[in-house]
Amino acid sequence: MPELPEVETIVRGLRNGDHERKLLVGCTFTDVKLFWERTLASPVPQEFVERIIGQTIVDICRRGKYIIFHLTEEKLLIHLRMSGDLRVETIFDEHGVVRPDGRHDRVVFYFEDDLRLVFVDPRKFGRVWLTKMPEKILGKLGPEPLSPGLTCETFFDLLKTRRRQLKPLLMDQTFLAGLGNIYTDEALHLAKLHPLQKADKLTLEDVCRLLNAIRSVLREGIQKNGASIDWVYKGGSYQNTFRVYQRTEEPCLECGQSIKKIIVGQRGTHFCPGCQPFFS
DNA sequence: CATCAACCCTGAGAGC
DNA sequence: TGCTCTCAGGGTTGAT
Repeated sequence: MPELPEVETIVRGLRNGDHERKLLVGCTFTDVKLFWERTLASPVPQEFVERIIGQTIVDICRRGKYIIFHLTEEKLLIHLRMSGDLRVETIFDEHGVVRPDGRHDRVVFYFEDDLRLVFVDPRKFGRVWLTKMPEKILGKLGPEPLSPGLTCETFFDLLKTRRRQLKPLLMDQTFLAGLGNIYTDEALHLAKLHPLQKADKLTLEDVCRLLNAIRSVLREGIQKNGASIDWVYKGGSYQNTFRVYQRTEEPCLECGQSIKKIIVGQRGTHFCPGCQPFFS
């Protein structure tokens, strides 16, 4: 389940072209093969293909969990959702044979110079947009947690007007962009805050601790190339550092108490009752 | 504004 | 071995 660190890792890989020194930046789309139509959020398939062919990739960035391909005429947005991933490869293998399509390949973007970008997505939740107005989608997102512009004070102001529980609020992408289930649980534990705590009950000190914790787990996640769980996303090692996530009934590394799992906002939520007391 | 549930999907793991 | 069942999870949508 790619969250901010996993998406950031993928974007860095795409930008740096660690695939046989072939760079996507500068490549021009020559064709698109579509195996699962619903992967295209907009426009409709025919228009999508007609419009993207001939455009060149200028840059590749991230906003929240969205991957943004800056093209010459418009933007290509990709959201990996639960199980999406991107694969860059040559079209032909070392024997000069066209590589076979993978079972979970949903969209394949072809470029000149024997290169293709494959959107893989076993669970088919991922979505792709081609748009001239990316702000219509990205504009709804909350601030970037790692942006220096987000201070403890501004974060405190954002939280103090909300009466929601911390966990669902932090996972709300319109409130803060990039956190998912894993990093939210990890950040709340590091900040010693209960997932059911109401946002407006936090003191400025609590909020500073929370923001620092969020940044800490995200930075560590990025540094470890993200977390690999569920057979989906590969290559990361942050899963070896989990403090609470998927450690139900195991001892807390801080206090030794047994980690509990509850359901909050339809999401499995892991926390330590000892380190993260609820207060009112 | 907050909460909740359904929906979209498939692979994995459990139970039989 | 192979079947059926349940679960996980991000985000959207609609109801309360």
